[in-house]
Order: sequence, then structure tokens, then C-alpha cells
Amino acid sequence: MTFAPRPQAGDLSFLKQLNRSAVLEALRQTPGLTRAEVAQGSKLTKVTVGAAVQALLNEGWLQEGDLQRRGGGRPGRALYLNETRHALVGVEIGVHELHVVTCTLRGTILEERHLALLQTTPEETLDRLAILVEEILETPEIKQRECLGLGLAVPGPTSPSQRRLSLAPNLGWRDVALLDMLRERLPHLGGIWLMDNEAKAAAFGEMYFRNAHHPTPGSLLYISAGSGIGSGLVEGRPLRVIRGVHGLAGEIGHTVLQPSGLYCHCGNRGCAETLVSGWSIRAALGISEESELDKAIARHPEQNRVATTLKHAGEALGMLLLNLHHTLNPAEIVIGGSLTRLGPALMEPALTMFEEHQNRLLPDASRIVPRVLDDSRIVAARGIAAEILSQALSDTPASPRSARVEN
Amino acid sequence: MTFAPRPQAGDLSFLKQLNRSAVLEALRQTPGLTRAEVAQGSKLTKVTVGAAVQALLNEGWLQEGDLQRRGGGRPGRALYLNETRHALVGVEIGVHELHVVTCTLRGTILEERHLALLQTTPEETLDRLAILVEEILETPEIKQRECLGLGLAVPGPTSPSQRRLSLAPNLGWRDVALLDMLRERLPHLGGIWLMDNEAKAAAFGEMYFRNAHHPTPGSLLYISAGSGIGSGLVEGRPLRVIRGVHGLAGEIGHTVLQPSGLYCHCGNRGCAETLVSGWSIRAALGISEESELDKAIARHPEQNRVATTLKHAGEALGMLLLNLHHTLNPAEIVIGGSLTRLGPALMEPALTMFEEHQNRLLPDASRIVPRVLDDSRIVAARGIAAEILSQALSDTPASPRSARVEN
DNA sequence: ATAGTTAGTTAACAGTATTTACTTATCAAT
DNA sequence: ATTGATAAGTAAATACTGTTAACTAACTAT
Repeated sequence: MTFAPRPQAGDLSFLKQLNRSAVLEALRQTPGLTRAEVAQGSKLTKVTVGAAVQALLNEGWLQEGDLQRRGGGRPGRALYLNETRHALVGVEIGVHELHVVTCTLRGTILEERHLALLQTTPEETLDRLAILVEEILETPEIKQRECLGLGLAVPGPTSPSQRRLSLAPNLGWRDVALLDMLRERLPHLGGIWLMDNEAKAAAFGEMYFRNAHHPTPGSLLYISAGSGIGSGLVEGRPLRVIRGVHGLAGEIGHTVLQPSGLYCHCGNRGCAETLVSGWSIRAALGISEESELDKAIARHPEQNRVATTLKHAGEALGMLLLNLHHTLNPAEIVIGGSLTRLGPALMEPALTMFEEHQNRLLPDASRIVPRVLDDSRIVAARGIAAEILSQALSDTPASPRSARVEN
Repeated sequence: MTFAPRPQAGDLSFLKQLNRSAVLEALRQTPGLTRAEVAQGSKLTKVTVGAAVQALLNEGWLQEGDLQRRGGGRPGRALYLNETRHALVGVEIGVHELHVVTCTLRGTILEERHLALLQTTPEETLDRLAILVEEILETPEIKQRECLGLGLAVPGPTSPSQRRLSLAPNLGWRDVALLDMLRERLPHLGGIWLMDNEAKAAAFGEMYFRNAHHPTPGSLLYISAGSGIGSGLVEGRPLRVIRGVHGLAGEIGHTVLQPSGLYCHCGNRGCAETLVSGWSIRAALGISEESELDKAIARHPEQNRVATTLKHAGEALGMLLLNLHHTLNPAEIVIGGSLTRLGPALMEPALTMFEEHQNRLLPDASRIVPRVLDDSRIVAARGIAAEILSQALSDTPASPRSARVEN
């Protein structure tokens, strides 16, 4: 499939919108800047910034804070994204659980809900999900806010339109119009609606919600190691998620690590997923239930079979990371997903493999770092909320200056 | 390393520049459009387009063509990028050869020079290269034109600044400030100066110079299989080359295909480069000279050793393509580089491997296509020229309207 | 010929950011 | 306390850009 979209062009209102979102983006990345600091950081004059800030204050996107004393002259007033007016809804359909979160413009989690889920149909899952969302929307904390949109993170690749889930092997689903089906069940919820793969959503969120303490890298690859293994790459400015033509970018679980290895459900041999994934580790240990795995590990941490299985899985992960470093060379590789709960038993062999097999002529390597967000259950849900937020902030409908609200 | 660049913002002249380059880009992608058609294709009115076109005609960026009759009313006048006024210089330092090309705004090759090169120092190489460039600049065809810049494509990863070559194993060079060194040798040549890895440059060029007959895909991965094996990914609109933090993205030659395979010069085992590259194939056949390889293949095309070596190399390439499809899922994978001269002996096993090992649950796959540009020697040189051109067209210095030239 | 249609231009206009000048608010030295 | 220096933020005039509306130009169909 080919496309030749219109070359970017715009009128004066487009320029105004661009500058408004530049102001919002500056304050999102660095909360508490003053008008003058925003002006210095952009290519805009303080007059333009002042006008834009005034409008954004009137419209409820920004709020003012304390006076900031920085040296000699008149102190400026700190500006922040308004935490109190809007809400974003992020939803993840996991293999074993549903997760719903709401957060503010600054990424602060307001409410969260979790629901264990047995393997079932898309329809039943969405019925329950809709109830969960309705419930969270009725919370006093949320009800008073304007909802900017809802995002849905799913455990499999999405169609190019990002309205259908192409395949979710661990749910047994295939080519389901999940987004529209959820929307039918939540007819009153307006705003922006988005769907994305959970690893790509998580990648976006990890990148987007970085702050001064965890600075934003130039590019970030999120590895989601759970029942299967997927990844998401976020790159450059403005942030771009690499999705591929068919939405299959990041399906690293079917990268071949051992040409004569075990057979994978995809039909090939030695896929990464046959070595480092929830199901492959359980299969190697002869465990059928998800919950049994932790027990087995807790009970016999040094038991030969458990230890070597995790070691082999970790080494395979390390090899996978090496290959990804050589093909994508992201500034950071963030390891996430439910398998991270296995801790050093998995990660130490992985890191050892990664470090010992660097190209000896090219010692630079991607940094491998842990998640910033601690709770693995809400990474993807908050990530897809971040995708909503990013869209919302870059397209705040601007009214002409003549319609300015006087105060 | 982290960066937090200024959020994009701009003044009125920025908007004007944006619209000017939208007009240029529309005419580059679809030569022969009329003012009215450009206006329909962008979000601009015909008045704005008319004014921009007038200015661009005056400044020599555009030229008018024949009247276009399309239905009822007054015919419009065809517009084209001006082929006669500017020139771009693209240079490739290959492992065995230097290539210099010049081309027009529409990518038409004006002149080319090639020079065989024995392994030598950067200094001597650049001395010879500078002479070659001076020579081509003195050609009557070029001398009358304005040179917009020079691009340099190199057989190895570049530093993040893209001013240094980090490593070129096949040349024995390491961390050389090639761009500045070349510039010192060509002090009179102004304009834009750029350096990039040859595979990335080729990828950009293959994407950028597509036309109605070879439509532009959504994303493109160029595989450069030569002495080593590298790749370049170009993605999205506006076009973006994925380079990685340290410029190491696309170094797929050091992706591991056989964990217990042959040792590679990078220190690891079973790298792609140990299976599918000029040196690995020669090593497998016990041939030391580059030129001997073609002779050996021509002499004994069905000889067991030759055939099985190429088959194994091809299968390894197919496996590599599979992994790249699963991690990047580009719309197109273009196979280039000097190894393509081996033809079906290499490519057939590769394509067979690729097709037979698709994920049986996800039948969509990246399309594997041959180069559009026939001559493999100038792909990278023309590609880096395209990078220059892309920069030049998006930043044509616009003068205020009051300074308009009357005619 | 005449009406209808589309391309392109002109002049008046509306909207945006900037420049310049000004007010406000703090600090530091007297 | 008073004064001067410095910086933040605002107001009015200005310059620049794209748009709207009206017009001319050029061709087709009847």
C-alpha cells in the first residue's frame, strides 16, 4: 500500500495552533516555567507567549503557580498544565487482566481499576470493560472533569488503521474491531478514541512522561516480556512510534534466535518467544498455570531446573537485546512486562550476555534501564493515555484573537 | 545522552517558508501540476499558491511548462522544479572505489566519475576524491549551475553529529573527521555539507526519488549487501532516517543468526556478516581477491562448493530479512549492494526462505523489491545528494513580500 | 456568437507575531 | 526609606501573511 499525503502547509490559524502547542509542550516537559522562560526556550517573543498563555489560562489548559525568584529583577509567575480540569482514560486488555486508569494532564494517576479475566470472547470482555470504565467515570474525582478521550492498549498487533486488533495469540482472538465495539458500549464518552499495541503504548508513555529526574532520551525501545514478547520503538522529535505498514513492527517474539530450536505456534523454529516468554518458561518447567510459576520459583530458587531455565531464558533475552541494539540502536532499552517480576534470575544473565557480546570495535551501546513507572500493571494503560494527551495538546482548538475573553 | 530541544514554534516567515516548501514538495512528487492543482492538494488557496509560485519562479526554483488541458475551462500552466539552474554533488567512498555524481533538482544524473581505490589512508583517499570533485565541478554542464551542497556517503556508521566516520572495518579506518577533512580540501565549495552511512543514504534516495511509476511506500528498508552488510530505514512523513543514538541503527551485519557459528571480527559468533557478505563468501570459497569471485562463479556455476555456498548465504539473507520484517515491518525491503550482482543464485534461496517462514497466523509481510536505480555504483552517492536536496528545498530563504521582484 | 467553466490575478481585509515603549515588581546599595 | 539596576509582563502601533471577493483570461460546448 502506498500513500502520498498532502505536503504540510497551513494558514495563520495553523501557525497559532502550532505556537499554542509549543507553549503547552514546553510546560509539559518543564513544569513551572515562567512566560519569559517559555519565550526564551521557543523562538517566540514574550509578547506572543504572553498572549498565548493568557488564552490558555482562560480556556483552562494552564494554571498559574507561585512567583519564581531567579536573580535580579521582577520575579515571574510559574505556569503549569492545569491538573484539575481534564481527565484521560487509559485501558489495557491484558491476557489475564483488564486495567483501567485515569490520569491528569501531568500524568498523575487519579483512579485505577483491575479485573482478573478468564479466557473469553471479545464481546464479553468488552461488556465487562465498559462496566469498569463507567464505574471509574462515576468517581467523584473524575465526574467533575472533562474527559479528553479514551485509549485502548491490546496484547497484539493492530491493523494499519489502528481500529482493529489483528491477532492476539494469547487470547485466541483474531481481526476484531475492538475500538468500535468498545465505543458502541460507551456511547456517551466523547473526545479522542485511540487503540494501540500494548508495547507501543507503553513505549510512548515511558518516553512521554519523563521529567527532569528521568530525562527524555533521544529514542526508546520498550520490551514487553509477558505471556509473549513484543516491543515498541519511539523515536525523534516530534515523538514518533514506529508501527510498520501492517502494524507488525516490534513483533520481536518471532525473531529467530536458534534456527534449529523448538517449534513456535507461528510455524517456525527457535523464535525468541520459544525461549523467553511466560508460556515458554512454564513449558520448560512443566507448569500449566500462570500462578504456579512464582510458587515454583519461590519454593526452589536454586533448584537446578528452575535456575537453568531462567538462565537460558535470560541469555536468550540478552541475545535479543543485542540484535535490537544492532538494528535500532535506541538511546534506552526499557525492560517491562510481567516477566520482570522474576527479577535478577532473568535479568542478570541477560545483562551479562548483552555486555559480554558487544562489538569490540564499537563499544557504544544502548543503555538498558528499568521502567520508570513502578507498577507494571498500568504501564500500557497510562501509555495509551499519553498518546491521547499528546494528540489533545497538539490540537487545542484556538479561537481568533478578537474573541479573546477579557478578565 | 539526552536532549530536550525546543518545541517547534515559529513566526510568520516560518509559515511562509513552510508553505513555499509545501509547494516545492508537491511539484517534486508530482511534476507538471498547475497552480490550481497544487492549491487543491495542499490546504492553501490559489491566491497563496499563485504568489508563492511567482516568487519561486523569480528565484529560479521553478520553471513553467506547457498548458495543461483538463476538461472545461481555461487550461493551467504546468510547473516543474527547475532542472537547469542548480546542481547537487553526491560522493561515495566505497571499499574498493570512489564514486562522484552530480544531479539536478529532479534527480537526473548530470555527470559521474568513478575511481578504483587501493586500501589507503583517509588523507590520500580524500586528496584523490577532492581532485575528482574539482574535475566534475569544472565540467561545462556543472560550471554554469549553482551548487546547493555536497554529500558524502561512507561504508560504516557515522558519529551522532554526522561529521565523523566512527568505523569502517573494510577500510581499516576508525573515528575519522572525514567531512571536515574533505571540506578543507574543497574550500571554495559552499552550500550544505552532509555525511551519512551509505546504506542510510541509499535508503533515503530510493524513497525520495520515487515517482508515479514507482510509488512511494510508507516506509522503506534498504539492505546494502557488499563487503559487509548494512541497512537503512526511512519512515513516515516528513521522511525520517532512523539512525540510532550512536549512529549504529542498521548495523544488521552483527545481528546473530547462528549462536554457535563462525567467529566474526566484532568478536562474536554467527553474525549475519559471517554468512552473507563479500568477505564471508570469498572465505568460504577460499578466494582472496574480490575480482576472483565473479570468475569462480562464472566458471563453475553449478560446482557444488560454489552453489552450496551461495545457497547458504542466500538462506541466511532470507532469515535476516524475516527478522527485519518482524522488528521493523517496512512497506518495502529493497535489496542493494554489490552482492546483488550474484543474481538469483543468492536471491532465490533468500526469497524462498522468506516466503516459507512467514508467521502462518500473520500472513502480511513486507514486500521485497529490487532497486529502482539500476546502477548499483551510484545508489548511495545519489542518495546522499537526495538528503542535501531535501534540506535545500525545505529551507529556501524567502524574502518578505514587499521585496517581491516585479516582472 | 454565447453561455458555462476553470485558471490565475488584483485589491481589500482579517489575523498573527513583532517592535517599541511602558508598567510592575524585586534586589542591592546607599 | 530611597534610589538605581534588572527583569517580567503588558499595551499600542506596525509589518507580514493568508484569505475573501471580485475580476480577467482562456478554453469548451451549444
